[in-house]
Amino acid sequence: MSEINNSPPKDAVDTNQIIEERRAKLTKLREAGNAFPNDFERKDLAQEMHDKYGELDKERLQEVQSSATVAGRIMLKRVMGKASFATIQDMSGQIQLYINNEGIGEEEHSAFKHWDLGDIVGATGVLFKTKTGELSIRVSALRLLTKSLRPLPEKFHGLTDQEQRFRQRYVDLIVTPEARKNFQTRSKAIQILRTFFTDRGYLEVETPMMQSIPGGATAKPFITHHNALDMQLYLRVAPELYLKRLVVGGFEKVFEINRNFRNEGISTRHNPEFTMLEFYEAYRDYRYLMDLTETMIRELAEACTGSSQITYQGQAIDFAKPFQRLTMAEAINTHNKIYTRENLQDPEFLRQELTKRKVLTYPTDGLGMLQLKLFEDTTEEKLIEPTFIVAHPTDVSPLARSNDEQPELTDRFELFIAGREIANGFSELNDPEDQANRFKNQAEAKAQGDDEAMFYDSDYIRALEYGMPPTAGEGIGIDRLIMLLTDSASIREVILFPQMRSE
RNA sequence: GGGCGGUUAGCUCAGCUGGUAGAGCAGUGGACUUUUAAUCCAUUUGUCGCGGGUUCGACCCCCGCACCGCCUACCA
Repeated sequence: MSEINNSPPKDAVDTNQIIEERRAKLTKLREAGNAFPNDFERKDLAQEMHDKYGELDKERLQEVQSSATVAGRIMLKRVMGKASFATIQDMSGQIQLYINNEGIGEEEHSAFKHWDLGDIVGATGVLFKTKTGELSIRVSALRLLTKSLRPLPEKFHGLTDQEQRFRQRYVDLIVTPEARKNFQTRSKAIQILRTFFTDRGYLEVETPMMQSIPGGATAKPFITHHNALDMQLYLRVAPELYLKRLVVGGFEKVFEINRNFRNEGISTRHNPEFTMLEFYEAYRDYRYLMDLTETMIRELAEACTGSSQITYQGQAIDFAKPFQRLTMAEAINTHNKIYTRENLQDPEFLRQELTKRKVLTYPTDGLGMLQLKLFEDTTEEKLIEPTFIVAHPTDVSPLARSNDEQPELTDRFELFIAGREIANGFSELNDPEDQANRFKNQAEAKAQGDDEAMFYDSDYIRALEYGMPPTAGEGIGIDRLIMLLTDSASIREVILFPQMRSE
């Protein structure tokens, strides 16, 4: 199981007639000279040509005689005797080449006719418009830059096999425009978030991914081993405790966008490694974070989709209007009228309801915990429009500050959009003695078999003992946010190389 | 982890209560000097996911396994 197959594949295992034929063509190219030239200088991008010349009419284009030097992969090819068309694709888009004997000579044109879809070419020529008005390049020089040995997926249907799309993302990116677009949106979104924080005076930092004590979230970690130190290490489940150490150190506004690793299930919403944004700001509280989060998500949606109203899987979501803020009891009541203000405050009633709904409860569960369980079972998935849920039980929030009036609750919120948790933030617990007790409770739970419970982190306590200013902190699951912005049903649509079983 | 579905040519897909496979695209040859998934003529390609079983005979029925997808559980 754990053995890595490091031997090269056996010959002729993965080949077919098409590949054989292309190999033969490559062999001829090698014989004729350098089959993999490196001296072609691309000067223009397809999209830039459309932007610059797409609006000009045929006659105007004829007058200006603008030339272009482009390169890209042949996606479509239409050969008609003495003239041919090819559609090539580069990082910006596609443009059509018009190739004929007058432009490059009969010999070169004949050679082109044997090139294949997927081959990478470079071309120079003059821009013109065809009789149907498509901007094209009348090619005067054409070179084959890289021979492609494997046939591309069918030109019209593309790649529909999900497995292959994810395993061979490089092919998916060649033939699936939506896939390219999703990852371009992802890149843009992360760039915007980065600017959002740096513009506000936050310092971007990187904290350990390999930790001797994994902390900051209740989750099962991956375990690894460092040979030279002969030491067990965990891949981090969250950066939280390190970021707060930095707040202790005087970096009063910090953020990190990086990977977390959780050794749990894989699904359309879970990948073992996922990207998390966490940010901390001293002298703020959780209410401030809610305001900040609203602004952030609103701006992000506008910048990425052009509108603060989006559609996710057929559901309309409006980021323009103020996000709702509800306690769990209020949210349950709003979406389930059988639960009232009165009976939601009755632990015995809640216990009975949960038993009826086949949700496991423990005798130690207090009112807050019972409300949380009922909330998760009845209400979470109904929170389509952005909704902040506030005041989580202290039991399930070991790093959050207790509420001054109701110490069994915390100054915490979770943001739900489209029925999913998108953000989690709170006023940080900066009382070292309270935190030490919370860790003790977690460690006891772990000893009793809860493998998601936290470890006791005595260095973190030591840091708090130096004094951490009152601070608010938040984490946002970036992949899920990108799913919303790209209307993706699966997290695999927004992670370039999602985790798969080995082939 | 549990349930359901899928796996047939490089790709997209057909395949009849069981008689060992087809189409389109791609490829190859030919026609065609403004095509748009170009078109027209001809033509090649398969461990039918893997391993067992039933049967005279299995892509098809049965059992097991692998991988994928969807739902579900844990979670972000």
